[in-house]
This record gives sequence, C-alpha cells and structure tokens, in this order.
Amino acid sequence: MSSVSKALELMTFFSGARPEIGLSEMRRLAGRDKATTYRHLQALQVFGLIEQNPETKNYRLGPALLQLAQLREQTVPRKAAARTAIQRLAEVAGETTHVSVMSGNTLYALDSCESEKHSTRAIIDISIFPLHATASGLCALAFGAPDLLEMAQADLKPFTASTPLTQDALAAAVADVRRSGFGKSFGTFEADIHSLSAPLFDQDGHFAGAVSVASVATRFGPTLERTIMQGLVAASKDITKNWGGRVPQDIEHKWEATLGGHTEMEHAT
Amino acid sequence: MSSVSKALELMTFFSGARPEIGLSEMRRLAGRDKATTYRHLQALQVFGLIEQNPETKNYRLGPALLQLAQLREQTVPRKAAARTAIQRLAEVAGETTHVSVMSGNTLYALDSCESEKHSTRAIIDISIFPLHATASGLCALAFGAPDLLEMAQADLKPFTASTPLTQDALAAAVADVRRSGFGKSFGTFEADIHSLSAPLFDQDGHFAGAVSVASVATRFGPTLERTIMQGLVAASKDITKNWGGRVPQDIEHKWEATLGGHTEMEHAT
DNA sequence: AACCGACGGTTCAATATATGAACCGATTGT
DNA sequence: ACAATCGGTTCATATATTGAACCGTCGGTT
Repeated sequence: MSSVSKALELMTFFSGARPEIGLSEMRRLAGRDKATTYRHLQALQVFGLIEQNPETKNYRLGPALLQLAQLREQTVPRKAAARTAIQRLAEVAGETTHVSVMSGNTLYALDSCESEKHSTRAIIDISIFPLHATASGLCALAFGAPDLLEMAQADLKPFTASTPLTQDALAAAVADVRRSGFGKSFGTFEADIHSLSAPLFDQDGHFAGAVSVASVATRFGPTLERTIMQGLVAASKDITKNWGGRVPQDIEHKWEATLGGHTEMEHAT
Repeated sequence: MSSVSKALELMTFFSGARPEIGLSEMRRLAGRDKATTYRHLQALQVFGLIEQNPETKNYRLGPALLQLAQLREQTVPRKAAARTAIQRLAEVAGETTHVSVMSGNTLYALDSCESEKHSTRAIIDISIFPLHATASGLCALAFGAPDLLEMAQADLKPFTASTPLTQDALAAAVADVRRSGFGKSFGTFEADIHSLSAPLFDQDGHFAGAVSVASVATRFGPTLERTIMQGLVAASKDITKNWGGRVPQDIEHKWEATLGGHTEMEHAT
C-alpha cells in the first residue's frame, strides 16, 4: 500500500456519526503509527482536504472539498441528473430512495430522497454501501467487475441476523440478482428494512451504480414490490440516459421477464 | 515534499478551464516523471477522488468528492451560512461578490454571487486567490498569519500592468489595508476590475477568509466605494457571526474610522 | 505502407523517502 | 502527587518511492 493511499484512507474514516477525529483516535482507526498518521494528516491539511477544529484540535473534513466537488459537478453533473429521477421514484413508491455510484471497488452513496407519504420511513445514513448486505451492493456484485464478488466473499461482515455469512449464500443471492435484474435485500443490512435496487450503466454498458428503494418491512408486500420494480426500471433508464450511459439489452429483457411473468396481476392495466 | 503532497497537488491542476487532464499533460503540469504521476493518479483514482473518462482516457475529478463535500457541509455548513450575506451584498452593491476561506497558506474561493443590476459584470472564475494581486488576498496578508507576507513577497507573479511587483509595493498595499480595514485591488488582478474586500474571522479572532466585491472599473467612484464598504462591513459581521467567529474590536474601529472620515481618499500612498 | 511522434502504461535497479520507538510538554482525572 | 492521555517531535533505520528506458497503440504525414 502506497503512502498516498494510506493518507487518503484517513479521509474515509469521517462520517455523519463521526465528523471529527483526534490524532490518537485516527491512529487507532487506521492501525498505523502516530507519527505517520500525524504527517499524513498534515499533508491533507495543507491542501485543505481536512482542517483542525481549533477548539478541540480534532480533525475534520476541509473547505477545499467544497471547491473540488463544485468543479466535479460542473464537469460531470451526475447528482443533479439523478435527483429528479429518485424524487419521482420516492413519490410513486412512497418510500425512501437512494442512488449510488461505483468508483474503483467501492459503491458510494450519491444522494437520497425521502417520501412524505408515511410518517415512518427508512433513513439509511451510509456513505459506502456494503456490497454483500445491501440491494445496491448485490447489483454491483451481479453486474460489476467479476473480482468484486471474490473481494466481498473475503469480508462477510454481519450486520443483522439475515446478513449472508457464507460464500455460497452470497453467491446464491447474486445469482438471483443476475437472473431477475433486481437487487434484493430483505433485512440483511437493517433488520426492518426491505430494499430493492436496479443497476445503472455507463457509456460502455458497464455497471456504474445503482438506484434503490428502502421500504419499511411491515409495509412490504407483492403489490408494493411490483410498484417499486416498475419505478426502478424507469429510474434506472432515466438516470443511465442522463449520465450518458446505456442499459444493455439483456438487462432490459430480464426486467421485462421478471415483471411480465413472475408477479400475479392484482388488477389489469 | 512528501509523496502524499505530490499526489494531492495533482488535484489542484483541475479547473473550470481545464476539467480533464491526460497523463502526459499532468506530468508536464506537475513537472514530475510520468511513472510517478501515473502511480499518484492511480492512488487518487482508487479513492474516487479522480476518475478516468473512459472515452478519452483523460483524468477528471471523481465522485467521492461529492460525498466528502456533503459531509463537510454537514459538519461545517459555512457556504450556506455565507450565501445569504453575499447575495444581499451583491444586491446593494449591484456588483459581483465573493467569499473566500483561508486554509493553511491558501485562500480558496468558496462561493460567489452576481448581481442582476447591470448587463456587464465582473466574472472572476478563480478557485485560489493570489494573495498579492487580489483584494481578498491583501486582507489575508494584512490580517492573517505573519509568514504569509514573506511567502507572497517571494512569488510576485504579474497578472496585469498594475500588479505589485516589488516587495516594497506589496508591503505598502498591505499597510494600507491594515490601516483602513479594507482590502483594495484596483486592476491588479484583472485590468478593468476594481475590488474591495473585508476580512472574516474565526472563533479566536484570527483571519478566516474574506468577502469581496468586484466592480467594473468604469462604474467605480467615491459613491459606489462607500456603498460597497458599508455593505462589506455588514457582510463580514454577518458571515463571521454565522461561522461562529467574532470580529476583533480594533478591526471594527478601523472600519468606523475609514467610513466616518473622508471616503474620497486617493488610493496613492 | 512505412514512418514518425505522442499517447497511456510498465519495469527494475538505485536511492530518496517513509517509518516508528522513544520522547516531550500539556492536560485531565484520581 | 501520580498516572494516563492527549497532540506533537525527533532521528536512526529500512522500506517504499523514483525515473530512465521500454512497450504497444494510435493518428497524422510522407
């Protein structure tokens, strides 16, 4: 691991639950020497990627990120392009929706949208989707780079009693996603949340991210499932198009097959 | 220079005018070996800080920045806090306004706001304010860390015919800012732009950034100057307060003295 | 069609650079 | 008064970084 990577890794320890981190805590999180950690933090600080809270001496993310993100948006305005789609999806599903983007071996949360329909909602505050435990993550394993599955199988962290813990269990879940075209996570990340997802694709038809709906388990049933799946297909096509990508033919066929045959019709359209 | 810094430096070469950079161009910009540059780019890419345009193989800023910036905003929502103030300032001044933040030895652009009043406006598209050539930069030199002035004097890059090019000229400009409490840049960065600025402060009363107004030179005169200065004082107090900082007493006194006395002070000193 | 230069990417010996145990002074709780 | 942490610093050691040379490919030129 290069020292550059080690330094950059430090930034990944910040989260909504842990927005500020002291030197010693950072050292523990990174599992590295204090002096090394300190120098890495200094290097990041010089570029404004992190800064120190002058009161507590704790480190937190820095102002340069605002600059860089603005420029990124300007260069590739993905988030704005996805927002309307997930808002519409949240509306028709009446549940919380998410979009995530694949970069390297990591699936990053890009944006989310809550529905006003119910007073109880799924609020999933994560910035990196665990590949084996979330619907979006399963999409990545099913349609992303082949080596992702091996990596995920090597690190099957348990989140709930339902999280797949064996390589076979995960492989079976992934096979189902490959067959149906939809990622499914029934309480594998949060106990009372049922999630469905659909993959997004880049200009080469490669996996680029996922769009997902997280619904409260007690509300979930065949009717809602079908509504969500239909919404996911529309959202995936829309976002993929707006990102300059294209949905491969075989994926569209899978969606049609899953929606056309599998579900009993509640009422004709 | 640490390898971490060398890698991070690569990210600073992206700009609105240069949103994508190929390996060879990046190597030239950084003045480093191609192999080194390549490995650094790889490390940045793994963390999603940059990504490759699959069509052109050029590198551009990556999606992880969106994540990190969002979390930064959540942790320290400075930009949102400053926006209303610079909008109000743009309105009363009828000119383009900017806010910048100090991090390390660099003054970063945080946000800007254009006024609808005139059809011609100042549009200053920079992400890092040169300390010796901009009104905001002079504020940093006047009220920021003492060593900034030495650093700036060692690198007096000329932008226009009016840019201060000698250590004495810069020292004189800084002295004037220290006296008046306002940064002044009359065509030193862009030939036809007159700028005024006021410093912002953190919780310890230390320099934290600047707010500035960039006006078209032909419109500039004593009346507009006074209006802008009054607006700058209000904006600086407002933003500083919203950032959890405090304006030192002596700065407020300087502003009062400058505005209370004669506003038509000739800028030659 | 052969040539050319520039591109992105890779290799490996040489060495410049990162590393961490030990240390410091300040702070906090006992 | 003591012990435990904290953020930060030092310096000999050794490990990770470096860059010249190389490869295959691509577009334009002769």
